[in-house]
Amino acid sequence: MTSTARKPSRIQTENRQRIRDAALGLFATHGFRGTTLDQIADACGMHKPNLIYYFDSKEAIHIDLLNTLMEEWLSPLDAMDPDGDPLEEMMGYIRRKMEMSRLYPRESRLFANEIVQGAPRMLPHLESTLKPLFDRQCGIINRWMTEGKLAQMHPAHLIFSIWAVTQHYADFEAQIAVLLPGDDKRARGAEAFVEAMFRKVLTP
Amino acid sequence: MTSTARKPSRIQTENRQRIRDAALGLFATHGFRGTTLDQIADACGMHKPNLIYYFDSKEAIHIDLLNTLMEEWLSPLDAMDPDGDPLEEMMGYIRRKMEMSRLYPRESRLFANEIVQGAPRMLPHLESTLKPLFDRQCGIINRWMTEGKLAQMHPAHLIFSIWAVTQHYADFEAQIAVLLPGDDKRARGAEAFVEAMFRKVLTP
DNA sequence: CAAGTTTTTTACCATTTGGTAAAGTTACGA
DNA sequence: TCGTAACTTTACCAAATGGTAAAAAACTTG
Repeated sequence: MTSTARKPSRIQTENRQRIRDAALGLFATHGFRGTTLDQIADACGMHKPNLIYYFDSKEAIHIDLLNTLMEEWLSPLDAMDPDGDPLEEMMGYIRRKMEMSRLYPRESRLFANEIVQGAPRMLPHLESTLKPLFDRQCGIINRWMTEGKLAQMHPAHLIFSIWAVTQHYADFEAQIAVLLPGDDKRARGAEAFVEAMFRKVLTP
Repeated sequence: MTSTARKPSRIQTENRQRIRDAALGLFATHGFRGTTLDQIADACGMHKPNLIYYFDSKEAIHIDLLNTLMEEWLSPLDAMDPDGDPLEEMMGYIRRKMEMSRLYPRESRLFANEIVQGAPRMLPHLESTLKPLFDRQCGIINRWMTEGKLAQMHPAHLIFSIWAVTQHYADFEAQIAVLLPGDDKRARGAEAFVEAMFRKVLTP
């Protein structure tokens, strides 16, 4: 019996990361089926069998990406402080989500692809990890609302609308670029708008 | 030389529609590359070469769907009356978008897939058809705002946020189904929330 | 109903694609 | 520095997939 857990070598760590990085961009823009191992190999300057040396299969790369994505994706939600100032906690969360949309559009699109297609590989993860966290946050927000610190509304739909609006800027960037060609300060404008909108919505 | 324009037969019309219908569902959930001609053939009870008899290629089916989609998709925006009551025109538009999300989730996801992947086949169409309409509507909304009939904000981002929130219910249904398992009146709840939210946002 | 046209079916084909086998090369600890 | 384990490369392969050829069947129309 071989030892299954073995500290990965420097090369191992480096190359797995290079593969992840290349695959992330390709999966995000072409989807899982639309991306070929050859493309990934090309994009990271490796040969196809080399990918399979580091990951069991194309699907294994995808799953690896989705797993690491999930953690990063949830951290802002987790970072909300139940004892903080309600309105400012919400606005901080929204600001963090907008920032993620701007800094990590590939991750946002990878996630969007997965969910639009029915979350074939992520459903269990959503159930087991996202759902409990989501329910807890809804509870906190609900408390804030009954305490009169936030305007009264359905907490779940509020969170959906925050996700929708913030992620839209990453996921539908192709469309936005056509409709609002002023490249320079588009992100600033978006952030100012979203912040103002939700502040108005949330203020009791 | 054969006559290129010929009135399509009854069978022609019927079968092309059957193919469209099957392809729409498959493209929407698996994407273009993730869908095979065999799957489409299966889904509409035809044989693969039969598809090619009615459409030149797999891509031709996709393009056909995107073209018809574009028109339906824009009609609510076009239906806004510049001379109507501003707040009620906006709310009517939002209501229609929510209704489309509920009635035509496949179309919404097809569109989402296309845009998330950088709109490879739709960019020209967005430029030539959506952009002018969008600009016109932004102008109208802007006028309403300067007249004090609507709260002041960036019209383009307002439209983006409406699209984001309404389409989110179709595009991310897989996620929402996990987080809000109360199947029955989910749509009602969503519509009530979205309407209330935007009414508050838009009211001066 | 007969001739011609449209539509369907069967049998194929070339390319792409995920993945493997195994030889060759490099890194690395004793 | 030498041997071994880690890594890379080349040459493949089987299945899947978009598409074609052409015969068979069904439908239309004079």
